[in-house]
Amino acid sequence: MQNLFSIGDLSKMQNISHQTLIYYDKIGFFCPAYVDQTTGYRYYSIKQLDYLDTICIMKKLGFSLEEIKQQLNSFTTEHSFIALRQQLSIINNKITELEMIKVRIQHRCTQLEQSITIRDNNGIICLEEVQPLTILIQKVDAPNNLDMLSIATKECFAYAFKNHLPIYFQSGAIVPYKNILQGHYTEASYAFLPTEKVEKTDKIVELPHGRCIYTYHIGDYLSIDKAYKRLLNYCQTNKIQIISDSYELAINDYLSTGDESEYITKIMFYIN
Amino acid sequence: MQNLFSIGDLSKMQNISHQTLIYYDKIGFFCPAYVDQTTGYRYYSIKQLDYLDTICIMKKLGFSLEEIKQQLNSFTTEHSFIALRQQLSIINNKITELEMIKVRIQHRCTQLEQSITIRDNNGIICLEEVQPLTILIQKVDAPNNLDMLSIATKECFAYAFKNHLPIYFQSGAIVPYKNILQGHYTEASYAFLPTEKVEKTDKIVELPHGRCIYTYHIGDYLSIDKAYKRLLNYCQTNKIQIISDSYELAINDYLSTGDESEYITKIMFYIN
DNA sequence: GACCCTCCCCTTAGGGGAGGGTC
DNA sequence: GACCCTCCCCTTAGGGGAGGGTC
Repeated sequence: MQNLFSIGDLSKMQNISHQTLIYYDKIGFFCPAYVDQTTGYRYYSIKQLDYLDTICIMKKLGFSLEEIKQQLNSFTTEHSFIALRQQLSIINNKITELEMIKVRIQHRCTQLEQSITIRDNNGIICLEEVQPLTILIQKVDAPNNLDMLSIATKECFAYAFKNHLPIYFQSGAIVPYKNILQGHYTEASYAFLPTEKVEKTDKIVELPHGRCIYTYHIGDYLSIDKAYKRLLNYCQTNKIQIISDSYELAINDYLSTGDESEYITKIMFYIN
Repeated sequence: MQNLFSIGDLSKMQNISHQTLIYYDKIGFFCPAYVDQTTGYRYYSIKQLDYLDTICIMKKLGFSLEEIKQQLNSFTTEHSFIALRQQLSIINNKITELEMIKVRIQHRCTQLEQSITIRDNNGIICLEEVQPLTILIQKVDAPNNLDMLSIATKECFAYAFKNHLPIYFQSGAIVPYKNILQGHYTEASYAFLPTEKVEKTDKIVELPHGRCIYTYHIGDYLSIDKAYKRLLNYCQTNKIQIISDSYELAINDYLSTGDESEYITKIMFYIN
């Protein structure tokens, strides 16, 4: 028809689907200029092309149909400018959020890659100069068993989520040196989560720069005594003096595998 | 209860809502360890904390419930690593897409800001050294009136969307110089859309580097003759020789306002 | 009194049909 | 034969109740 387009014409012309146009009609968002009352066929006028174009482009810019509807209701240059500005800030926030997730995923990937190397160097003991590390800590309640450690870890996560702290989804535990000397290898005093550098509070502290010795425990957490004995033995033999509690860091744990034999825990002490 | 948590306990501990836990139970995704058969009360065991934690963290990393379910079904370090790698590439794509939208919005914002300046300098004529500009073009069919121009413009957009071309959501038209000399100011030969620099094809060409003269037309398109007369007059008076067709660029159009008196069109010729 | 339960309706933006007329 | 129509069900991940029991 002269200057009238069927739904198929329009969908081809604007590269959108029939369903979309039917949907827009149904919700009264963008209706055909003319509908044949007997057949129900939809016909769009040429003047509607610009309007549909505007809609399509606003959608590409990330506006919802509701937002587009409102913009088109009071459609001036000034309002468009304001809406675009707002949209820009929303997009920027989304990008920031995704960048954050990206760093988290990369961190976990690095951990998992590392865990393969560790498995191949079973039993290795190393000395290292460590950089400061910011951590979120949570006291473990009595009787300081694994259940209580688990709860404290969950409290860390919940606290971090609630306060939008930049944690790395990796958990750790602090086990007092005296507990270890007494053979209570799994009696942690604190659960902790490494975070990006943020302002310190009573829950956020910094592990200092310093010299450390560390090893890895491979397997379920209850058999971690083997790694401790190996490490303490090494220190005794080589006259290395431990000057801190034990910092345990989950390299591979329940967050990445259901098989406890794949668990890897890093055990680290500061030394003189 | 000893080692059992109510739905309220758990929701506080993990900072998620009751509804979420009820929903997870309903779809069989994460069900309570024990349900009181008479009251229907849900109770979760302490062992379930880790599992829920894993779920929450996977969600933070952007996995859907379905993806999480599948990961947990064959939950090994290796599978986790593969899933994380995939997720990383998905996140990267999303970021790229958002960056693209961001540039588009910024471009439109710049245009709209510019249009305020133009309104304040009504009738200004300028000379400029222009940089090359890549454009997507589409021939306007006979009778080369505004309806046909509109259709050609839509075809440009549809083509760009279909082929994921990096256009700027800004349209333009090429009007042959001879048409203008004959007073046929709105008889365009081509519609075009500026794009980012991409490989040239039969539809994608480049406007060259060169010296140009331009002015702006403010108001509805049909009265564009005024701006042309002003410009041609200026060229004659100042002995400036026009050596190209006219390149019209929409600075402000139906995409940003419903008020045609706010429309702004840039008119540009290459000169000797 | 605070906590928990089961319905039930609602949200975005359409996609994918089935079954039946129309150009 | 290609095109169009009207239902109708389906998708994500829950949110927000109402109305009624439970710790």
